[in-house]
Amino acid sequence: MDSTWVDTSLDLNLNLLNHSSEVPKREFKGDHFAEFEERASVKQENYNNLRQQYMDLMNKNTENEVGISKKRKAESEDHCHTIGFNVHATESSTSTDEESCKRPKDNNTKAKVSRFYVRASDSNSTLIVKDGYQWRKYGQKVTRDNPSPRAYFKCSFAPSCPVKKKVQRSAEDPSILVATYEGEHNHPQPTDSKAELSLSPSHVATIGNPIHVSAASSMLSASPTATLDMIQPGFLFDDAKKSSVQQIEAPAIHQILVQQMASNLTKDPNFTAALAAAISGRFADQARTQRWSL
DNA sequence: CGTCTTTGACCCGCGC
DNA sequence: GCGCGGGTCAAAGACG
Repeated sequence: MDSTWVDTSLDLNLNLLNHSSEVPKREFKGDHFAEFEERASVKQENYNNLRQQYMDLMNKNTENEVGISKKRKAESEDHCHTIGFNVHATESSTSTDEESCKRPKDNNTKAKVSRFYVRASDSNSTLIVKDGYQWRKYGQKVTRDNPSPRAYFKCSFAPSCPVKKKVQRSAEDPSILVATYEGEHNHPQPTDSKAELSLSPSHVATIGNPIHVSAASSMLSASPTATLDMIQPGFLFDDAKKSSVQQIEAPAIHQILVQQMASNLTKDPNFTAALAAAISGRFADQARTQRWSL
């Protein structure tokens, strides 16, 4: 699928209102809240439309992919799943097929393969993607189709936990890390998720931004990405949602959702205008009340 | 001293 | 059979 860079700048976070409704609603009264709700519903509708388009694209793409590659391991697509709006990833699938599903000897493990996009700053040269699990790096290699090295990680609970992770900067956009997970964790997150989810500056910056449904932008760190996946039921392929990162704890998810929502709200000029009007209106009311009480 | 990272060597599958 | 390229191993060094 080489046609589509679906950059809609869709603000998916507004969908969060369905899930953590108690946060913003109390902040508004009367018309402002009605206006806010109306705006949210419009965006929700946009989101639904876009989601439909996305699913169509993905369907088309899978049809195309069937006949694409006579390259290696063509048989392996069956259990390969690409997660996270990566129209881009499927676009480049002809050149990156080899990285997604490995040797046939690995096939007997039926490891699920998931791919995440993580925005990282250019200055951050490390290939570390914090996702709440502990990883042990066991190799690094420069691949032919990408000048940046690819790092190989095993779950530190190995060999009891068979999960592997590969991290490489995107060839198209070095600010994006592509993390490919193979397998599922058979243990809970070993670390305090709050600590892990206090993300690096690059992650924070990513969380603060609207989530673009596009190849270029795709996603947060693996953990927040999974978070979003889970709160948008049906948005991704169902079996893909069974990926390992589903084990992230709910309180941390909630925290991130709240942060994202707050961030997106503050970046919406309409919202800030409405908020300013509400505040100034309240000040005016207070002033009036004080005048009358004197 | 134990753990983790680095990195060159090696293994193995695939295409020619 | 050979070469290429991705994936893994394991020794050595770094670090706390």
